[in-house]
Amino acid sequence: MAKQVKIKDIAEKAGVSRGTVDRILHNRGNVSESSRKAVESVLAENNYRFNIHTSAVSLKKGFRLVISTPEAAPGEYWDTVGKGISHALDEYSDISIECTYVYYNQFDIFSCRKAFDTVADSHADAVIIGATFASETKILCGLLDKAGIPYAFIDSVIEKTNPVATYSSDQNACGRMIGRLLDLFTPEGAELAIFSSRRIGNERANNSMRRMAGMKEYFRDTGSCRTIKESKLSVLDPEESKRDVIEFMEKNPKVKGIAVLNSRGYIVSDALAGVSGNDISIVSFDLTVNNSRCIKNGTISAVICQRPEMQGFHAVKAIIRTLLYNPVEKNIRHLMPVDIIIRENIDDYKEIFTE
Amino acid sequence: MAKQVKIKDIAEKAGVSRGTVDRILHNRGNVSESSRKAVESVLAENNYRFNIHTSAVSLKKGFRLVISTPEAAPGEYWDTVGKGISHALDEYSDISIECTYVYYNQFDIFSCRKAFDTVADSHADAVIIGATFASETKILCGLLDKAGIPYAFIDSVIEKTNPVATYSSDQNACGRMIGRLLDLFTPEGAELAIFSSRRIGNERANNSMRRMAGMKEYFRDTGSCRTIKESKLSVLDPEESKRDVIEFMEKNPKVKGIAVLNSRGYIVSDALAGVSGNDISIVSFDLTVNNSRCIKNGTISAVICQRPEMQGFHAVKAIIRTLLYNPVEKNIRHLMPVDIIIRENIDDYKEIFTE
DNA sequence: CGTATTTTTGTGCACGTACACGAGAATTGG
DNA sequence: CCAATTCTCGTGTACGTGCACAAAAATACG
Repeated sequence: MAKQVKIKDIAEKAGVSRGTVDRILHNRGNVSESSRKAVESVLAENNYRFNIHTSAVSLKKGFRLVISTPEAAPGEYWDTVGKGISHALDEYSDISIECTYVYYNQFDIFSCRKAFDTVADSHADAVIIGATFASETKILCGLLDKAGIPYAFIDSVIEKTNPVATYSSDQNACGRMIGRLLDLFTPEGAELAIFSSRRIGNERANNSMRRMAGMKEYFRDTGSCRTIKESKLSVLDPEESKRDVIEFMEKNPKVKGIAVLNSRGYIVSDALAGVSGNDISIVSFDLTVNNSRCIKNGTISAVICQRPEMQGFHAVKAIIRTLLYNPVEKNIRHLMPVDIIIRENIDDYKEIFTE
Repeated sequence: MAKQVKIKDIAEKAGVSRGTVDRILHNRGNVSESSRKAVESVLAENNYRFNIHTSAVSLKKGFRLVISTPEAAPGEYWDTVGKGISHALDEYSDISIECTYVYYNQFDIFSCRKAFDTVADSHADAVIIGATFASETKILCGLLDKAGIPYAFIDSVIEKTNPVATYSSDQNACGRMIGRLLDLFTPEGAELAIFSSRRIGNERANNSMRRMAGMKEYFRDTGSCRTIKESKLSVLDPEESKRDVIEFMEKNPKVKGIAVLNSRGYIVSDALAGVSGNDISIVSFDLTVNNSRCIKNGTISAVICQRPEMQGFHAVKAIIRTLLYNPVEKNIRHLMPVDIIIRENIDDYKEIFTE
């Protein structure tokens, strides 16, 4: 194994001092064109790599990291994302990172605006965004771009922005999966239903819509002729949702499989708990505590899961890499694997393996 | 966020020097009883944590890591484990680790003995073992224990050993899953078959046997009365296997679902490729390149996967933590999540997310 | 008690990088 | 052409730990 090239080596080969190489590596400016060329050519043929340990050791300044996501109700999606974030911060506990959370209500665009204003004014060194409202996010990112503050996205891709990295899943594939699963879980010819969020100006419905498209795509491509009904769930009032579900099922007794395109599968499950002779298969999203309970007692057949902890974890790592070593990466879209969780494998998804 | 306690702080509080604290932390001996007590009490109430970066920086001595697993055919299980290992070594590229691979033939106990002799004589600082032969492994571990060399297991748990950590999956759960999946994939009442390795004194069949037990457990617990036939596959000669498969299916035309309890699902799939009117569902293990191909062309319905890269990755990390900080962990069994991979989600399992 | 030996303890240096500071070179303006 | 200013560059120090080495203390032995 060849010995690592160090800054001193680069400096010597280029006939300059350590300081100059350092300035170039971190493009701090104040370097003459001739030195820059000399160093860059040496750099080009020597594949220098920062030593993460010594970098971290010498780093005096602490970083201010701001994380803005929808409110993280315990055991729900964003809470799990947060666990991945904490885990990453823990892994980098030797770098001093001051972390601020700015939550907003994902169904209230005004709360989002307020939160993003706070973020913009926070003088952060880096930002991680769990985006739902596309237009608000674009505005925030414009400000961050102007200020040269790096940011990363979790859970959704927002077009026309310049994040360091984006961690999300292929929602269309998720939709196709939910189609496939319901196809398996229900008897041939049974009717199916799709429950999605009743949107309240919430553009995260974006994800929901992609999922819906994917699901329909699945049934179109496989040519299996299923009747698919659609209905909406209130995201705010669980009781209202339950009534909606029961009413819907009374009207549509032939429906034997339900795709819940958000994480509210447990609400549907709970609503149907009282119904006698329940032979309805439910597939939903996200391994929340409630969904986990329903998987275990068999009232939800499967849950599709997008590795939220891993998304949070890697977003932090990407941000820290950027903070330490400048423009290492730029706008890379990472698609997380999409896991199928059923009663038989749920237990081993408990331990958090972020990496 | 409270400021980290440093060795110097501990030393001052205990009224000794940095060197003494250092000796205690790394139990290098040569410390008086009084100093030890003083330091340990300070340590107890101050929750000191090593700074991984400075530790790594000051570490002069390079480590010799020996990794012994079954031969890693490209694209197969152990090859993927190896990718996780490389990934981890890459992540720790700033610590000088000299890594030696000692492969053995997992169907040849003599080759295993020879390999383990090499390992025992290698004067390694740490060892990672992909164990298949239980008794040989136990002997090797005895030697390592005596020499005070830490080791970790990948893929299987070997009783009566003292590894730093074990990374594996719940094989019984895997079996139950394969049962559930075949239950879903095949029409009610269809016969099923289990194909496992024809054992050649190979105790890794251990995993296979657990899977078999789990599968039977599933059908017993659900009370679904299925006829399940059993057959063996030669692990060495693919052509022989194919003939076996074809012969078996001719004799058992009612079998509509096949559980392949090792990673050779693609062989069964290929064998049945020529058979007309093929409506047989195959479920197998491990996302090897061959199985991946069959998933994509639809000849294998699902593959059950145990995150091999992650196992390799975490095994290395655990070992390195131990090398840096002595007895951080001891004999922790980590159960990896068990993923279900079907045509709809296979694409996103390609990018390696080890963490 | 004095010297030799062993045990215990303290100190200094290296690791590779980030960054501050000041010296020297280049440029500008009169 | 000289002074003032700006730009460029090199050097020194700190970061916290591991480890080597020497000093000091304790113990052994004649």
